Amino acid sequence: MNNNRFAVAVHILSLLELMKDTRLTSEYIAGSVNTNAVVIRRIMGMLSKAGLVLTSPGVAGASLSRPTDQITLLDIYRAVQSGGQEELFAIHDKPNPDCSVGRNIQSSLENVFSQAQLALENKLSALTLDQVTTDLASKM
Amino acid sequence: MNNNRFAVAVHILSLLELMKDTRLTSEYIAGSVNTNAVVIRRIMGMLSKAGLVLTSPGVAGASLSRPTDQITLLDIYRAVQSGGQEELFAIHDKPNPDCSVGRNIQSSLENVFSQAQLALENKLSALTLDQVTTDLASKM
DNA sequence: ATTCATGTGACGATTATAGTTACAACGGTT
DNA sequence: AACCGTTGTAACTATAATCGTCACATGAAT
Repeated sequence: MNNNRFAVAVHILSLLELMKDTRLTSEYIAGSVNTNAVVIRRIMGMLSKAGLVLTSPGVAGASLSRPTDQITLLDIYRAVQSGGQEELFAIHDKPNPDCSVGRNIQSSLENVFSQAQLALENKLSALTLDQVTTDLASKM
Repeated sequence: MNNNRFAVAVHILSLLELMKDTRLTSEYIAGSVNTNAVVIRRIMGMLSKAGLVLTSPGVAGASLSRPTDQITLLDIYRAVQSGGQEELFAIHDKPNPDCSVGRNIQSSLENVFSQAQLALENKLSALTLDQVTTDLASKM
């Protein structure tokens, strides 16, 4: 994960929560994030498809689909993953099957990598959008 | 992290351990990984710079610098990170300082992101190369 | 000296991402 | 019904990271 979508997504959702009485346009959000409005709409589309926000075509003002303490960072993280990118760590394919290590390395790697990924995901699902917005609100 | 270097690095180190009585060339290792020898030498260079393996220019046969149970996956993970890439999750820079959310989002994100990263790193440092090589050995 | 291996620089191909332009479709307003 | 602002999305460009590859200088050993 070294794109900015995760961070921008949290930014968007925080704005929606903290300015829920205002109907924010993608243009306005783009101004806060400091990027192009289409970038916002693209990410908003992912959040919408994941069921985290509610939008209607043509009308400004998205809203969260549920309370901030029921939206975990794992929800957001997964929402902005492109194309079934389930795995945190890539494993090289086609190691040499004629080598005893090459033949078995993939399953051994998958074993440890999935443990690490699970630790990350457990933490991400224990962190909610509420923690971010509460933190932000305390600074305003 | 979606390059293969982490996986290949573990593969290399596993080979060095399980065939420690043989002097492996980068060409041989490349055959097991199924890639080019230069790719192996590049990654071996990172592992060497990180102090995980001992090599000598011009002579085949690298070796581990310490026992497998003292080489954690975090050691390896960090060794193959390119250019001071410390952070797991990127944060967009230059959010709008005139917006109360834009002004504070970075520190709020850093707060939660670093908690998640720490959870991952704790797990990675609890997993050692020994676990991988033991697992591999049991399949041979 | 010859030979083989490592370490590195350089280059091309591939891929992911971010930003941008353009535009169709939609809704609310008048 | 016509208009206008907005969303959703396709298309294109620029940029950056990565991998494979060639080339070659350097080191070590026979």
